Amino acid sequence: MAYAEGKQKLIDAAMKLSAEKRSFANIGLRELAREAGLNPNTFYRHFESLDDLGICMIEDIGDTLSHALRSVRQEKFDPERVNEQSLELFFKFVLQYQNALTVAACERYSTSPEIRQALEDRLERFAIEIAADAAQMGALLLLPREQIDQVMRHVIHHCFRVAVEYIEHSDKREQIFTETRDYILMLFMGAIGLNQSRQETNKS
Amino acid sequence: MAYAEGKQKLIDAAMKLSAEKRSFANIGLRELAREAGLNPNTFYRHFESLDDLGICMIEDIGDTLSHALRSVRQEKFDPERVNEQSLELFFKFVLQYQNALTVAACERYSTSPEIRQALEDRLERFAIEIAADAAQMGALLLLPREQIDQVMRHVIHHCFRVAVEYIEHSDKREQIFTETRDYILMLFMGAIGLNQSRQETNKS
DNA sequence: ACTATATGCGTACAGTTGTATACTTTACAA
DNA sequence: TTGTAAAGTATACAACTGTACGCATATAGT
Repeated sequence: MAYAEGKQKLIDAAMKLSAEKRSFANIGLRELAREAGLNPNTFYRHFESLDDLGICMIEDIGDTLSHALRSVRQEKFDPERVNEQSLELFFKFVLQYQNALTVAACERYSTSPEIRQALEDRLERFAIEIAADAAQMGALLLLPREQIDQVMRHVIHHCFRVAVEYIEHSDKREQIFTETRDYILMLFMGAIGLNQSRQETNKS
Repeated sequence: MAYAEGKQKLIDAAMKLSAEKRSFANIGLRELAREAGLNPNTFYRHFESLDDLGICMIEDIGDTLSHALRSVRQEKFDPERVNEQSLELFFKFVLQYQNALTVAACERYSTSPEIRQALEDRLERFAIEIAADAAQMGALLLLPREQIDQVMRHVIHHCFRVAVEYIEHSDKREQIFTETRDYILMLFMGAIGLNQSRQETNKS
């Protein structure tokens, strides 16, 4: 039924403008409608408030990312290079969904608590999903699941943060890539180390 | 000469409002003057533009933090508990300068590139300063300096990020504290591990 | 064919914003 | 004490904002 064509237009416009300004909070309703090529009042047909649109936008982004994530999880990986390959896919996909990524990264410090919360919930779910995959990998079998989750939260936080830099500074992409790879390596080696040293103190 | 009393008032107002809204970008000049108890036009006596005020605010925050940091560095630490003690001081000081911390954390994704840059520069300097201290500590002597810097960048990023949560959710403070402590521990253990494994591959 | 609902547009209005111009007060140096 | 610069105020205006009301069109169900 060609449902809500205008609604999607408004969401897209919001994403574009938010990414440009790195802030959803100071976008006007009229500005939005202008970008979408619609009459300002049409906004009210689809959304109660700007916050309402914000939430919809976050959900839209979440769906995009989770769809992409699902396809990534079906890839076959060379066990020796999971980390590298996953990262390559991630950054490729960062460039593909620049606006979505930028908004997701920036709105974590958004003005609206609702938007922040919605985003935080999505990111948490991503972290858990990825952790579930990682938990099946050799070197990590000995780590308690909660610790893997925790590490993955850090990884997610980091990846989203550097995604914006990755998009903006095309000359630093290689550097960001290797630093991120090392960071993840460091985290996991550290997690294993921490875990071991704690088991030892428990025994003694 | 009681220099620029109004200027400081405006900066303070900006910090307060920015912290409340978690965004400096959508604060109006009039709103600012209202909060400061001044006539809107007075703004122009002190600042060229809102961006100009933004930069001044960041510098003000930087000075506050760097002053506090200096006093922290003069503390005596129990070598067994440096990490714990430093963190205690950090979080104590987070609560003391709530607005400054909140703004510093949020404006890293600010609309204005100038403000982002100014903030990034300050944080980088903090990371290096702290790294300089850390480099003199026993367990880290074997790490190359560049790697300590890198780890400290991660630490700073993390600390500023959780600072906002720490301020907002008083019920999660204990949790945030221990998670942050573990995070730092993980990072350093990981860094040492990574360093060792690389030295081995270099030899072979 | 008729009705109801969803979507969109045009006009209108009050409130706010940034900014320009001109005036007043304060502080201080000569 | 007078002159000058800094700091603050008052008024004014055009541009923009969110929002309310009414009307137009399209779509879908009966």
